[in-house]
Amino acid sequence: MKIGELASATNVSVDTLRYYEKQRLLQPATRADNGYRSFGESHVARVLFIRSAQALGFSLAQIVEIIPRLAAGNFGRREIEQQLSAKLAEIDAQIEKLEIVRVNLLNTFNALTCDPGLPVSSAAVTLKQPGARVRIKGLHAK
Amino acid sequence: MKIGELASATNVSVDTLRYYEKQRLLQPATRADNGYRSFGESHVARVLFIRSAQALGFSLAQIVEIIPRLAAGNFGRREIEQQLSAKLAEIDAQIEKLEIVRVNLLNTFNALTCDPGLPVSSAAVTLKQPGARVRIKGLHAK
DNA sequence: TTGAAGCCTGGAGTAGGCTCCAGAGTCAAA
DNA sequence: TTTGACTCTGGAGCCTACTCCAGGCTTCAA
Repeated sequence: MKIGELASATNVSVDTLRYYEKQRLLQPATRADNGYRSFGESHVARVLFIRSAQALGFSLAQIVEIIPRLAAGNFGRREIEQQLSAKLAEIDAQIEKLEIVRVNLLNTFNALTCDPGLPVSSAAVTLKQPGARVRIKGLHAK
Repeated sequence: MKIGELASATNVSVDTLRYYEKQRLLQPATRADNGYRSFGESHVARVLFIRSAQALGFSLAQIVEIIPRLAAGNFGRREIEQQLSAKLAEIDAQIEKLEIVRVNLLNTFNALTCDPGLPVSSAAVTLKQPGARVRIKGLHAK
């Protein structure tokens, strides 16, 4: 099938498919005499897998690394499980961060509505920190 | 104080401070004869406010809009409250999305570990879509 | 035959928040 | 006087995942 058909079959734009090929997520398809790419069913599966993995929070760079392991079948399953649980931990960390933001937001909001005399700036300044690290370039260093 | 001192006082890099000025988050400081920027205590407060607002999930573009309202004191408080609760809704939406990802990840993982014969690709393909409601940890007071 | 639709390539642009660089001037201590 | 830390400006680069464009070729239906 041609790239437009693959696009329809997977609900992924033609531009994006070409982008995936450039990023080595998609094997370069064989070419017809006219230079058009020619895809098969395996490409549909591959594209759907990419989208699924994205939906699971994996970046394209990570997916590029996962794919050859997939191709190896059962071999590499343990690594894939590891990747999944690592990603799970990542997601959990993100959620936790957002929960902190949420609490801070609520506190700021409450401080504001409960005490109409409070300057807004001071209401916002005292926040829970998620272990903030800030790098200052070259200052007093050396 | 010079820009390096403001950087130390706020734990924000010199480059970032100059960037903030360029973005109009920071009033352009007065200049000494040598062309060096000169900042006061109000600039420390402003930078801390910017960082707090960022920690609450506001983008710099949003903060730029908030600042003049702040300067107006109580005037605009209602808008600021609106901004805060809008942001709260946004954060909640983000959390919900991540929790869907989390559930999908868990399901994929479980499918994989419970059925070692299952091809990895098929384990990943059936996912909850972002319309679905998932309740975890009972965190959302809606 | 004509025109629209689809395909090709290479490359630029987008958002957000910095981060780094070159090249040059300034300042304070040794 | 020299050294090194600090400051200045303008501009480029980074990251991710696309998206769009120009300019040109191919295919297909009317």
